[in-house]
Amino acid sequence: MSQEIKAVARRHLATDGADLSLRAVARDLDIVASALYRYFPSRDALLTALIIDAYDDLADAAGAAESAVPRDDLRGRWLAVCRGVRDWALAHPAEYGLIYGSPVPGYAAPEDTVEPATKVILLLAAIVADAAPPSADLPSALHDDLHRLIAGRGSTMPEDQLDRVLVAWTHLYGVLNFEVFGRLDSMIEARSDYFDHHMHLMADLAGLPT
Amino acid sequence: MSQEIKAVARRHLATDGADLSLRAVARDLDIVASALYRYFPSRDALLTALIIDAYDDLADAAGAAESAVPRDDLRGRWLAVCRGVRDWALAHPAEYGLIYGSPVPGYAAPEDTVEPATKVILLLAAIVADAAPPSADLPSALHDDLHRLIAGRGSTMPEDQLDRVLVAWTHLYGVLNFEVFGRLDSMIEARSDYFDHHMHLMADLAGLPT
DNA sequence: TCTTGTCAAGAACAGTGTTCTCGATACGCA
DNA sequence: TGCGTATCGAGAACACTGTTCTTGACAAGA
Repeated sequence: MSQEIKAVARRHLATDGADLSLRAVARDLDIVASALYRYFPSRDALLTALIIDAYDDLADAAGAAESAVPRDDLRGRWLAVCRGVRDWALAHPAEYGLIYGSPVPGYAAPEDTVEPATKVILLLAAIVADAAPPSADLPSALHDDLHRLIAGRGSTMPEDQLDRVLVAWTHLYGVLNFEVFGRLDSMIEARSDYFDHHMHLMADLAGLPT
Repeated sequence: MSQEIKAVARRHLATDGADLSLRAVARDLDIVASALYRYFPSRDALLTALIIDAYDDLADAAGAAESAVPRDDLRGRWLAVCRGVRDWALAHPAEYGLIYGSPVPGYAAPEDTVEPATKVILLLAAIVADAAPPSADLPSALHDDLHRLIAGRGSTMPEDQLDRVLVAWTHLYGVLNFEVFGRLDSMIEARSDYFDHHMHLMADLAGLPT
């Protein structure tokens, strides 16, 4: 039943936009609004559930796209992940907005949402780990942050490499925010080319062989 | 009076978050909600006015920061613009979210908002215009888009150069979205260093001398 | 003095999230 | 079989929201 509620809520997100109405969802289920509170303690809780699902769904899509590419084709895997994220985002713009847009007012993302949010980063990191690390001169405070992140995961990745992963990760969602939220609208027509071009640039920056 | 309404609305945005209540604004003005409709035909119209003001305010802040740097210090001007944008965003997170977050549901940005939105891009482009253009192999469809944009403004900037401006512009708001919306929270402590590092990288990409 | 325009108030409508009480149904156990 | 209990949904209520429309007060100009 919780699954059914989430499914209808997702449908409403897709059609009506990001302002999810509990009463509308309930109407579609031939249910009164208060009955929803048997399954979700509040509207925020329902949104949180949708957010977690979206993160997982997104990571799955990216992972599936990558797994179709030979493991030694590093740049191919890189592009597959990026395009997988983009395809998912364009196919589910409202859910994308939910997780990568401005936070919903009065809604504080609970702890459950941070782990699924990192999955795409890990995907990118795993690809870069097999390439030659670029050498950059990082500010020492930033170096410490990166070191802490790496140590916290028991990894052995060089700081410079994680740095480039974060740069690419930032850029990936930078492009997608602009595209999904319509800021490229009367500006760039060749959206796929634009996106690929940016992601190639990031692959270069991360030291992936061409 | 319209100015007063906007001022109170801005204050509400800053404290209560992005869900602006007309009735609450009216209460603060010792006015009944319907009286606001003398000055703004709808809630969306008020939001639009706030959005335009925010764009202008942001561009002014960035421009002011840049003008304090000698004009031949290209990288200095570049960093000044980027930091100016960041400082403004961190000082006005709700207004930043209004203009660079997910679009408000049911709200379509009117035509009036596209011109002020390009001001920061022009600031960056003016700096890069004085540097040596990098040469990239752009996809031809993207080349056409860039050519159209340049011709539409009567400019003579090489396509490769505008390309790098757009890359940097994308990255700038990519980093800021993550920082302002809290996605860096238990991840990067040295936010300023992190930001500067990213913007230096973009300056490199744009061919600015060190 | 009469008219016109500007402003705000107030009621009304349809919608929202949330809480509470109440009744119905079904399950396990003596 | 009968009883107690737990689960579920209905429905009313509360405090909100944006928006529209009517009404009335006030001031300026002819």
